[in-house]
Amino acid sequence: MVRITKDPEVRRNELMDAAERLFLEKGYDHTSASDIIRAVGVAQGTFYYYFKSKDEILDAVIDRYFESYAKFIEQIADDRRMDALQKLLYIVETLFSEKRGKSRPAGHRDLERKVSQHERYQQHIDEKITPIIMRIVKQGILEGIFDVEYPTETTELIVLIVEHLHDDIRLRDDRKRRKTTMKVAWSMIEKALNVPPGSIQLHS
Amino acid sequence: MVRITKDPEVRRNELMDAAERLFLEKGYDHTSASDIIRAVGVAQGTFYYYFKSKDEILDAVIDRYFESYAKFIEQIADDRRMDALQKLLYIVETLFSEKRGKSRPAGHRDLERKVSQHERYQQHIDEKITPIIMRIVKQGILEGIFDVEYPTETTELIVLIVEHLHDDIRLRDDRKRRKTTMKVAWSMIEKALNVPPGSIQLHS
Amino acid sequence: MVRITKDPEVRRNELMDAAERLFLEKGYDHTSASDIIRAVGVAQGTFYYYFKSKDEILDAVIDRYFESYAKFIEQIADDRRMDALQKLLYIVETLFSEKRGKSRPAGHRDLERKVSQHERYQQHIDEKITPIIMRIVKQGILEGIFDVEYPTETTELIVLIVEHLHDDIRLRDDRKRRKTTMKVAWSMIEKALNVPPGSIQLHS
Amino acid sequence: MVRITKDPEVRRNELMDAAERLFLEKGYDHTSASDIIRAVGVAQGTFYYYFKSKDEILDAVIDRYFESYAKFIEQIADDRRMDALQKLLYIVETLFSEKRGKSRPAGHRDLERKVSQHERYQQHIDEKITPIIMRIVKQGILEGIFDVEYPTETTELIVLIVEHLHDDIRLRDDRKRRKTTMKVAWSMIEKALNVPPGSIQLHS
DNA sequence: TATGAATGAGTTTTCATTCAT
DNA sequence: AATGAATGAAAACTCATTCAT
Repeated sequence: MVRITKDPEVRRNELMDAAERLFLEKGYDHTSASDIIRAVGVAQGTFYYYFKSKDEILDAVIDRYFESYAKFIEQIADDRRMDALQKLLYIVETLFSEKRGKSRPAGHRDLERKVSQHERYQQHIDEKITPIIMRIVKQGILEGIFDVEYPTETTELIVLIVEHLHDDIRLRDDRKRRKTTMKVAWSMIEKALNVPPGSIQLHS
Repeated sequence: MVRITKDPEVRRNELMDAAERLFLEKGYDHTSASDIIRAVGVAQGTFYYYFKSKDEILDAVIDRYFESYAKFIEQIADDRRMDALQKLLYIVETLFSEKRGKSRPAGHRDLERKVSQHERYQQHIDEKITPIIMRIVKQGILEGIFDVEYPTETTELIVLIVEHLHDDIRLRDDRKRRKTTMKVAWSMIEKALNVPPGSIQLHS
Repeated sequence: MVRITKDPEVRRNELMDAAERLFLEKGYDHTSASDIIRAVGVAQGTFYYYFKSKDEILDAVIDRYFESYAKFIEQIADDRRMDALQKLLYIVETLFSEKRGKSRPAGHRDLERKVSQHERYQQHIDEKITPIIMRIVKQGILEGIFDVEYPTETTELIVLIVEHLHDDIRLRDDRKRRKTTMKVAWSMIEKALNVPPGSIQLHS
Repeated sequence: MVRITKDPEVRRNELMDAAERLFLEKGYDHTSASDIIRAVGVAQGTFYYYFKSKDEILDAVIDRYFESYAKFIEQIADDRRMDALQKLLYIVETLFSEKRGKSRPAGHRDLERKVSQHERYQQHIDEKITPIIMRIVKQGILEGIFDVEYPTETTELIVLIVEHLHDDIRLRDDRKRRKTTMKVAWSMIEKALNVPPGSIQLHS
């Protein structure tokens, strides 16, 4: 009725925000375009003005997420003040912590799960996230901190653990369990990298 | 037209087989009741004679799967001829191997993924699979083979790794990579259990 | 609400009848599936139970029409009691007459026009109608009644005239004009076939 | 963004050109206002600044076409250097020829067909084209070249043949067939006008 | 004159489920 | 036990048109 015009960039993001939230809450298949539309409070046509289909907004949401996720990890990888071990620990602790600001993107593996679009999601992990972690692992090897026979597979396993724990554990654990789980997980990572145990302290 | 009567149990299983296959292929949400019906070649009504809803057949499929999965792991856990380490290795190797007979159930984490019913699935893992593995881990501790500070969390992590690798890796890896990945993963498990490395040999 | 089950053949034809009528009245594009559904008084799903799409029911309607049209012309072509000229005249007069029973199918070039599916329609004419007329023309040549240099093209032209007049004229002419037009058209056909003029009488 | 201002007349014609092309290609109903807008590269609003509705631009396109068509035929009708038979032959040959410059308007019966606006189109034929041909026929009668009992109906039939052949034949015929068809058609027209056969030669 | 974001009613289509036989 | 025609609510998507700038 009342026509509210906004900067297209803003509108587009409003729609993606609502879509992201709903996809995570109810899953992609159980979220209708109308749900998103209602949430934003625009007309049916407005949605399709910005996105050709429901599928397209999902793509956009996943892309946007990985862009910010990769950026976050990249910043750490590029940080001169930390050595490789510190970097990994920082990433792990951040992804495991409950409070995440915008700079610490929320776990979207839920999204993947609800979205039944695993391929696309895994591709992003493989192409955008794993290579950055690999850089850190290789840095650690060069620095002489890590001693790894199969860097590729080890990196992939670390990413796997972190990614899955990141979401899985959080779903079912209370805080104490989470802390213990993280301790154990971190210990596994240390051992995988052949780091002398206790060479770094978990915070809190 | 032609009315074909079968043993109800047979019919029921035919429907579940078709449903399982289709859910794995296309996902639960993208499989329609009619798809299942068409695959089996019965009438619409027949489906609803056996299952109250599409949801119910999913439950039945998951239950049936976990029943056979748990049974398989249980047999190993109960096997007197292996020690705890051998049991774990046997389970890991079986789940990672390509050829699985009926006694070696196929990975259904795909199903979970496509089914967007993670909760139900995870619950089965937590309630049926993890406890059995836990028994093995505790057996190992008693046998003095394992040295674990947090058995619960460690077991959960092992299950997590095995479960996810089981599917994830298989999707994207060639054989050689798979073998290396398994080697690395097994090595992580050994270290998590504080087993002296090389105390057991990976087959092949 | 009240569920009325009918012989599928009957239902299917009910839907096609309504579709045919509406397509002719308002045109294909201005007829919605819901219009057809409402006209028949069934549920939305019933339509799609019988036809996969609006496009498919159009196909079915055109096919059905041409089947009956071709059958009608074929009967005449096969009639032993008439010579070639009588047959042509009979066809022309029938198609031009206002009252047509079921054996004298109504002009559907309107449909084509409204349907913007000329290709499909023309194909039916070319493949089903023209060959039958061609048979009659050739019969006439053998009988020595017709004298035609280019039978193929002449037949096509006759079909063209008859087909178009059939619908075009009817739309805008009053009865007297129609009669005169038919007289003139028939005279053109006679001349095209080099029939001595007046060798046969137009009725009424 | 960049605002390009043009002579309104130019803009208007750009829009009509695009509309005409698209209507002929895909049909009126399957051409969206946005298609036209995109083709020209203007904003949504610009279209509606020039035309109140999609319907109105169709009217404009048809009118523009018939204006040029009628003008072309009128010039021939007014030409003092040809007798009536020459004029008709010239028109027929032009409409049948493949290459047409701007002075030889393209067949728009396709348009009608795709536009499902037969009434409007036929009205233009009846009001603008048929009368001019009628003038030529009457001229021929006065000149003593034609001998026609029912000039009105005969003229209408000639127009009908020419109009339909013009498009129909062209769609499906190869060149040789087209030539033969034209020969046969012209022969029918000659006979309809009772012109002694061979009193004029077809070119090429 | 021109822009382009926004509208919203309408359309096609899907599909889990029911029910008379 | 089994059939399959029928249901209807809801979903995805389209598009002519408007309007604030």
